[in-house]
Amino acid sequence: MKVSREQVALNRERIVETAARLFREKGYDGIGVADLMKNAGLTHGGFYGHFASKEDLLAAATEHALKRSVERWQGYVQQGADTALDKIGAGYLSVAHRDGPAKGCSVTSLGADISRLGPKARHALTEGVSAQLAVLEPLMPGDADADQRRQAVATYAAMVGAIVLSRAVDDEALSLEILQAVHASLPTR
Amino acid sequence: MKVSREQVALNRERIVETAARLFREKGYDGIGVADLMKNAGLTHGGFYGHFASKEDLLAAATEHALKRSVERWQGYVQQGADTALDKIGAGYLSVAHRDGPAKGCSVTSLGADISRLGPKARHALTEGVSAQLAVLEPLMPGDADADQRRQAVATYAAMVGAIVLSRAVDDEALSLEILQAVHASLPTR
DNA sequence: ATTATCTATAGATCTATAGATAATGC
DNA sequence: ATTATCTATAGATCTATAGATAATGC
Repeated sequence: MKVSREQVALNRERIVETAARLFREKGYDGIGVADLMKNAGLTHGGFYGHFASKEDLLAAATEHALKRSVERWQGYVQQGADTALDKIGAGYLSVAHRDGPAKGCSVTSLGADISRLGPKARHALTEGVSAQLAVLEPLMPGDADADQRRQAVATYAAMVGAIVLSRAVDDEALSLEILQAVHASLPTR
Repeated sequence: MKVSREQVALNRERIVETAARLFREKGYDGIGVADLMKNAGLTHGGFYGHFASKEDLLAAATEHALKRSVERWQGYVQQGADTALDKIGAGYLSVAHRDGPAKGCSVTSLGADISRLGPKARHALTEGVSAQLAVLEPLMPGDADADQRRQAVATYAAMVGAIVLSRAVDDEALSLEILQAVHASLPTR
């Protein structure tokens, strides 16, 4: 049952994509290796040919997911720096993002899990967060670089907190209020 | 091995306090019922006389933990409304809070877990968040109630996001920068 | 007599590994 | 011949329950 090298690479990619989706949706402990592999169209035992451990897969999945998020934001910037921050804020603070953690920001769905896990996943998350901040920074108002940086960090934190809160509360009106309040507080230039 | 009614109440309280600490520290799936009961000085089987399920315990633990947090903030307000927001912000955005999730805000440590779990824990969290916002609201600058409310929500979200991010990154300088940037962005009056 | 807690265990997970299988690629 | 994936399983969890035990409280 050996497959071609090309297929091996595709299988690995498929495992990572599946994990990126299901870890964000169900949490790190919410899905097992056997179930992940089944969702990727493979069997349980085959997993350990691709990764040494479930934690290593989380690191790869986190890197993958955050890379995609950064690319989306960079796409907005390429469409025009003037409107990029609006698009980033509207997308991040949308009901679709709140209700679709499987495709959303890994920090909001897996941040707490990753805080408690090994160094690989934490490092992947850190690289992703740094890249997100690097996209936000030049979009911030103000002349001084230090001000822009501080605003970018504060803005990102507010957006992360808004999604965590809006998902956790069971009151739809409060949930929407949280998204709107943070949206209204975003900097404009 | 029956114990007095008084002792039953004390035992239950002890289970809740232990759970509030260990769930925040290790996550909902990071500690089992048997281990929780051992930490509370009881045996595994005794648990189901106090709670119908592990999820019900999470709801009780979340209610307990957030009640304590609200009381701390209310204490600051009683010491003087002028300095309360400073104290709340300095405490919440401290390295001690970042490094001590076991005693910290449940939203940052358990928010994502609770989003995926049953209605009881979500409701306990919602009540706690609403109470925290009610404390923050009158401390916000501005005359109009609506402005104060919006600022309170945005401020709380930024603080939540700051702790989630500062715990998840593996770069101490970035972690401190996040805490400081959000601290600097807090409203003053 | 009632009941809170205990010991013991059922039944269902989970991660990781061992060894078999069969197709690729030298 | 090599190796990616397969089946099968070891060993360690986990939540929840059953039934025994022994102290409280009517």
